[in-house]
Amino acid sequence: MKIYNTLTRQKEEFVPQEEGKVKMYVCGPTVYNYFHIGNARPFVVFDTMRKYLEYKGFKVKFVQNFTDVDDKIINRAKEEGISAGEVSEKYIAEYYKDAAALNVKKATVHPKVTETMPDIIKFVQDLIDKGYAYESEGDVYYRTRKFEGYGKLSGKNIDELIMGESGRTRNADDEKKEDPLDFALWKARKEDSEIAWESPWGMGRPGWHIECSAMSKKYLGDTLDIHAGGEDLQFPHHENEIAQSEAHNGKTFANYWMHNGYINVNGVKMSKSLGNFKTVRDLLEHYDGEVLRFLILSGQYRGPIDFNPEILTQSENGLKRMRNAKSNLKHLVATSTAEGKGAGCLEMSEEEQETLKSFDQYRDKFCEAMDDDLNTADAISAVFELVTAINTATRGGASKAFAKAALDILMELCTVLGLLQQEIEEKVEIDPEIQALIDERQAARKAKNFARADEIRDQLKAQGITLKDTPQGVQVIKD
RNA sequence: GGCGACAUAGCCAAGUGGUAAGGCAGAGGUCUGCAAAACCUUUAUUCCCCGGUUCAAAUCCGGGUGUCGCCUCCA
Repeated sequence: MKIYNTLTRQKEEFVPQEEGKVKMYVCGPTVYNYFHIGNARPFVVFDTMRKYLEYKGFKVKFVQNFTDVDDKIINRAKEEGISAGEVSEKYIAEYYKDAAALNVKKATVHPKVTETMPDIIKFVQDLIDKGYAYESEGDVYYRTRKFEGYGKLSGKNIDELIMGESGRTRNADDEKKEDPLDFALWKARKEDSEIAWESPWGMGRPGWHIECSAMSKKYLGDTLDIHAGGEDLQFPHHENEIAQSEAHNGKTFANYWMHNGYINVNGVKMSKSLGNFKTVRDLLEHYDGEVLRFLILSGQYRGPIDFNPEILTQSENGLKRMRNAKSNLKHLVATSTAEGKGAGCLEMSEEEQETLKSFDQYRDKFCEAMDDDLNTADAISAVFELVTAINTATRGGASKAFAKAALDILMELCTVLGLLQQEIEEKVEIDPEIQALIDERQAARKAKNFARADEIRDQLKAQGITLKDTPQGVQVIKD
């Protein structure tokens, strides 16, 4: 598999340190609010990366942190008159809800900053001991210039960072630093009420960047196979992580760096600070989580996505095509019960066996696309081609065995993408009242009493139950 | 000011040297009591513009134009 490595700006063959195993770290959310669709992109994209690697047989240790100590959390706590811990706990719980709706699997480990404090403090102390950091008025700063190669990820020239008209702005803390480029590893507590931990430098809390270095080291060791996140984290966050971790560990921090593109609104980046965002929570009121996932995966992960209502509708309709294929196959599996081979029967005909073999080409195309830097857009097109082939093959009915096999390959690919995971065909037939109506309608149709038949269909439709008359009998779909 | 990304049909979107995938929307047709679903046909002589290299360029090179991003919290 090839991965576009931000560090080298080119696609490289992916080779993990240890054969068959992948250590992957993805920067997680700061939990002070619901996450928006832009935040969701890396969760979905790298969850898909993980699923594909697992599909290929890798054992993936996937770590995604929660930043549960931060100015924004503290501010939020003040606003709501509750503790910082209560704010972060609440939004961690909300994260899991929305992530689940997007079919994002839980990480192997979801470390929290508050639970990694001893490791963070030791990490900072080690950097001081090695001469890469210094204490100043209870803060601790990293000596940016001391780390050779600072800027190698983002392509920044260290001397240009402080120059230029709209370049870096100085801030109040610069007074305490040896150099304006230095960044905080530890921040002294400003008010007694603030959440803080005891440290060799007094009460305080960690800086943002050090957390990821400490958490990734704790769970994945000195060198990661893949480190991923949104492209806005490239600088300074990931650059600083490299500086911290490589100075500390004396080893390469991550072999492959992956960054996803933004979700824009009217061409402008969606962000919390601009206020032009849609939370996943809000979108879920009108759209299924899989629609959002489909939307995110329908383009290559490094490119931008311009978010608007039209692409939501397009995603909804595209996903529906896949779902129809799935439910049609399930219906065939359920209704092909006759002895013998071919349509309506249990076993496959010779022709069906041949057709089934031809489906391998779609799996091949799918894998080829995913192997090429996780080209989910192309992978989805392979699924659509498979869908068309399946629909064509089963137009006049199919054997149970064939329908089952076709369903298996469709689900095999869709599961990697995290799509079609929700069961939309529930066992509504079991409800005797509804079954009675369906039976009555069939009788009415037979008697050519179409008015009554349509009346029943409309009535059930209003209850969220769709009836489709197929050559294999009535297909019942629940919304 | 420095660095970087992107530009393909009405819309979304693949395609990095060999003659424009796939999806949505639209049009026509088949099937159906009607629906639904599905199938077939159809929709870019052309890939932001101008040069160049080549037998051959959306793809490579040079120069423009436009949009956006990072350099400050941000996925």
